[in-house]
Amino acid sequence: MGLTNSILAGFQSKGYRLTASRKAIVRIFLNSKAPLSAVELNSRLKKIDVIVNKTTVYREIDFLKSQKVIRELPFGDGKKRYEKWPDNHHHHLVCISCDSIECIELTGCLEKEEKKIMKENNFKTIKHSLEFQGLCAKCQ
Amino acid sequence: MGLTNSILAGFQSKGYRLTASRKAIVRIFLNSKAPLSAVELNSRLKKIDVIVNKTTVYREIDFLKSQKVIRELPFGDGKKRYEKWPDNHHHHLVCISCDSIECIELTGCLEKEEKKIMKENNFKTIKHSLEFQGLCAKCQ
DNA sequence: CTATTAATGCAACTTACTTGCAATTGCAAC
DNA sequence: GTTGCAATTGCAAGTAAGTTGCATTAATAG
Repeated sequence: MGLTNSILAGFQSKGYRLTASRKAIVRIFLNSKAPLSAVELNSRLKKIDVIVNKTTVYREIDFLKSQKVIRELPFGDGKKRYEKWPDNHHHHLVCISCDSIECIELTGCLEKEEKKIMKENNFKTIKHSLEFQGLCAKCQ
Repeated sequence: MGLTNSILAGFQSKGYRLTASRKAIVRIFLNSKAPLSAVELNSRLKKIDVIVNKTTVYREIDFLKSQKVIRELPFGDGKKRYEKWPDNHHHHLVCISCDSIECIELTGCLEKEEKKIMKENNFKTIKHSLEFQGLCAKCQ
């Protein structure tokens, strides 16, 4: 049983229903390498002939977020973007020219730094975001 | 001559005009410790009885951005926020409960990491953002 | 098959931001 | 001080992302 199916089975066991849009959206997020905005998700659904109202798309995103299947990423363009909940914490290279997004991993130095800062500032971190904006190989 | 005035004098020498709203907005950004959204800026203007149309606020933000007096920060809440162009690069602690923002500085480990990543990915960075979201001392 | 209630669609609304255009105004030259 | 140019502004209307209330539909348990 694939990851998509095991997530869907988990939903069902909790009393949530397996609708066509839910199945399609989970599958899209799990197979997408790049983070998706609500609008991008909607157009991917159209491509595979799953016609869903935008309200449903937003509600499904909220649902998947609450179920920790996806997480929200903070980019600076006024659009919220989401990606499948990462097993490994990582960050992004966002090309300001072609909008492409690559995932990268960092070494441990940031975590140390983070702990220190949190202690000094008496701040309890829920999440952090580190995103690089610039030009990808193609666009330089 | 203060920083605000020298910036304003610079505008004038380039043929831009010193209007009441421009003067007030530059002063607000230079004196604000926390980054401001367009809406927040507008309400600060109201407080000091400088009544400006929101269109003007957005246009002035664009202008100050193009003049590198302020820069845009990437937060994930659907609102663009701006702060005075920083002499020293720094990052932010954003409280998800009360929306307060604190500025922090990091040690050099991130820069090293950044150079490595850029080389490996053949990516040319324009800027990076590192923001921590969580709960401030008051809100815990 | 039926009942329950999760999920959906629709329309109207909100918020952040933008655009076109006519009116205003800073300021430099006279 | 008056004049003229173009930078700046306000207004109204528009766009795009996201939200809400409510009536309807449909997935699933019994």
